[in-house]
Formats: sequence, C-alpha cells, structure tokens
Amino acid sequence: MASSTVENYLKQILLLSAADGELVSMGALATALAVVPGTATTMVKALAAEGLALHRPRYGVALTAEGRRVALGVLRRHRLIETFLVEVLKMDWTEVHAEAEQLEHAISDAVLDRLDALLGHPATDPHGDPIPTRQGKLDSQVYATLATGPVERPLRIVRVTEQSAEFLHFAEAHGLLPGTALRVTGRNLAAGLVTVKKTAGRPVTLSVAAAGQILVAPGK
Amino acid sequence: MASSTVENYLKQILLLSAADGELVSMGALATALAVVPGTATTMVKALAAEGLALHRPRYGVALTAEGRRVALGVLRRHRLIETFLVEVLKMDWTEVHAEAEQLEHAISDAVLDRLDALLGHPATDPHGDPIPTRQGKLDSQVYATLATGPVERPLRIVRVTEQSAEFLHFAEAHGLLPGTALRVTGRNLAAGLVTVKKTAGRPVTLSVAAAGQILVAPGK
DNA sequence: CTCGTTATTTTGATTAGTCAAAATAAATCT
DNA sequence: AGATTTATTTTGACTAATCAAAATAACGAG
Repeated sequence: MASSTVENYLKQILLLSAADGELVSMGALATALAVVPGTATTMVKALAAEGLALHRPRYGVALTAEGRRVALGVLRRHRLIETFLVEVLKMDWTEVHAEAEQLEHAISDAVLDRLDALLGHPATDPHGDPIPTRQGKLDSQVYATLATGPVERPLRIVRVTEQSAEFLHFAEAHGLLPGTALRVTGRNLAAGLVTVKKTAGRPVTLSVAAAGQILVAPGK
Repeated sequence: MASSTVENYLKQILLLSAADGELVSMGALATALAVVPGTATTMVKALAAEGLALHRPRYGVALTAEGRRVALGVLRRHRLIETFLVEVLKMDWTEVHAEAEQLEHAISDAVLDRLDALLGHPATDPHGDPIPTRQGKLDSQVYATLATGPVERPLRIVRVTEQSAEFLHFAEAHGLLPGTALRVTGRNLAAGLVTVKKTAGRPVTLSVAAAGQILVAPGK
C-alpha cells in the first residue's frame, strides 16, 4: 500500500503535469506539497526507486504508468468524496476540499463503490472537476476560461479549478458556479480585468487571474 | 492533534479498562494493538508525558480525564461511521469494523455532526455498542450475557461485543443479531456449551466463550 | 525466604518523512 | 565567454513509531 505521503506526491505530480508525461519541476512540487525542495527531491528519488515516477535530475519528474494509475485512484477518491459531502451531507462546496484531502487516504474501494453508486456514478464533482472512472479514465477535455474565451457570446461555466475556500467563497458570492450561463462583456488585459454578465443577474468584475480559474464552454 | 497512533492507543486503553480508571496491563495493550510489549511501554510513557495517560510502571496504565476525552471522541467517530456504513451505504455489518478503523482518524467534527444528524442521532451502532455523545457521555450499562444470564427466561440480544468478521458471520448465520428475542435452553459449563432457542427459529448451540460475547437484557 | 517463571522495561537499531544549510548545476545577463 | 542568479541536490540531523533482545522486577511455588 502506498502511504498517504506517497499518494499525495503522486496526486500532485498528476495535477501539476500539464500534458501527460510532461515534467513537473521540483520547485512546483515542493510548493504544492508545502515541503522544502530538498524533501521533494528525496521523495521523488524514492518514488522513482519504487517504479512510480521517472526522475530526470535537475529537470523534473513524471509519473510512470503505475504511478499514474495510483494517482488517478487518489483523485477519484478525492472527487467522489467531495461530491458525497456536498450532495448527501449538504456541506458547503467551499469547505469540502480540505475534508476530502484527509478522507481520500482512508476510504476503501468497497466504500467508494457504494458511494459512487449512491451518487449515481457522477462524471464531475461539485467544482466541475472530472472524476476518473474506476478503470482510470480521466476526461481531459480542454476548455476556454473567462480570461481566454470569446467575448459577447453565450457561455456556460463548466468548472472552477481553484480549490481554496477564499476563492470559492468569492465565486459563490457572485453566482459563478458550474452550470451558470453568462457572457463576457469586457476584457481589459492592460488593467487585468474581466467583466461578465450572467444571463440572470448583475455584472461582475474580476481579475484576469481569477477569470483564468473559471472554465467555460459555449452555452445557449 | 493526536496522531492516529496516539488515538489508537487511547481508544484501546479505554476499551480494555473494565472499570473507569482501572489499570490496563502492557501485555493486554500490546496484544490489542499488535505491537511488541516494549513498544507499548515506550508509547505509554510518551502518552503520560503528554498528560493523556497515567503510567504506573510494572503495573499498568490508565487514562487521564483528557486522555479519556480524546478516546471517547475516537470511539464516537468509529461507531457513528459504522452506523453510517450499514444504515446508509447498506454495507455488511461484518466488514464495517475494519473500514471504520481507518476512517475514524480522518473524519472531521463538521462531517461527523452531519452524519450524526443524517442518522438521527443514534444511541448505538449496528453491533449494539453505545455511541458516546458529543459531550463525551458513554452509556456504561452492564448487561448479562448468554453465558451468565438466566436460563429459560425471555431475553433480547442488545449487543454483540466481538468485532471480528468471522464471529459476526457466525452470529449473522444463526440469526443472533441485536434485537433478536430468544431464551437460553441449556448451559453446560463442564462441556463449555450453551444452547439457545430463538422465539422464531431453530435452536443454536455455541461455546461459552462465544456466548459471553453476546449481551442480553430481559425481553418480552 | 529463595528460586524460577513471567511480565515489563531498557537499550540499541531501523524506517519514513522531514528541515536547514552547504554544494552544485543550469540558466541568464551582460 | 564569464559572472551572477536561481533551482536542485546533497549532507547531516531530527522525530515518531517500531522491533529484537538483554536486563530487571514482581509473583507464586516450594
């Protein structure tokens, strides 16, 4: 069994690797896991020795097929737990990330399968993040964001990628939840601002950085 | 925060101490936790240093008020999780103990409170074990067992204390579940056998050891 | 009361995961 | 190309939890 620590490293490498097999830098990994860089190097070497990761010294790390399999399992657990906490226990979507962070290492496949069935085999979690299948398939569709998508076209929010409670509170307060229909009414890259108008609701202005965390698809 | 290991030691000391404040021997504790005796000694000294336990060298260990508080919290989490797994996820009562053993260290109070409310604030788990209240009150009523209770009187099973899957399978197979009405039809201590007859069902013979794990109350 | 059995404690080592700080390699900027 | 900045790796040390095996204390039998 992979320890919680190993699971966290693998999950984080998966999340940080833009494309599949793309190298993740030690610095980025260390920051994401809140450890000093030397610790990340040490752990990555251990992961490589166990066949879970490939370490290209001085350049970065990528997952092996086996490491990716484990990481997808962790991600599936995390996202199904988040969905359960929101859908069944009616918890706030802004707080479930931290809860799932703990539970994802303690839940068994038997319990997870029941949860999955209870929830009706959801495809995404409450943030719109895709849930890997039991077979390890992860929907990797690329979406536009409020920072990059078309202006003055009907759009629909499909996903909010930033997981911090503060950001999610902001999104919730302005009605920027997955499923919301809206359009971008203005974008000023110089000022770093994006203005959007919900189909139902008043206009909202947000930073380009924040807008980049909100993924959208063309929507009626 | 107490580590999982610390939580397990405290919980086990609580479960093994017959009466409140009663000393638990190192041997019993080490066996229950599946560690060598020296390890238990070392950990107990650490618990004592943290003010969670009182160590009387060569004689045993007991919980402090604070240690007991923590232990009751762990027990509450364990038993509520078991109840959830059986009542909501419809899992088999024979397998939920092992699951809860992991989850009890990962679940937060926020999630636990929701679970408790969803389940309607149950007083006991599926095995009939009492669930400590959020305030740390544990029902410590003493019951007779099939090995010690009256013969030829109407009884009702209130609790099955042994948690191993094998024992629970046996109990389930013979319909010896909490709530079952029955009476003891025979008891032969020399042979170590007890025979019971369910109000609805055929007679069952079990060892005195097994009978001692099944707690009963007078029942119509 | 002494001896031997049994339980407990001590000692010395090991593993996983971590940090601080020094050493090194790569990248960047004249 | 050479010097400086930046990222990464290495080294040495630490903590929590564990085991094996030796040392010690309590207890019961004679």
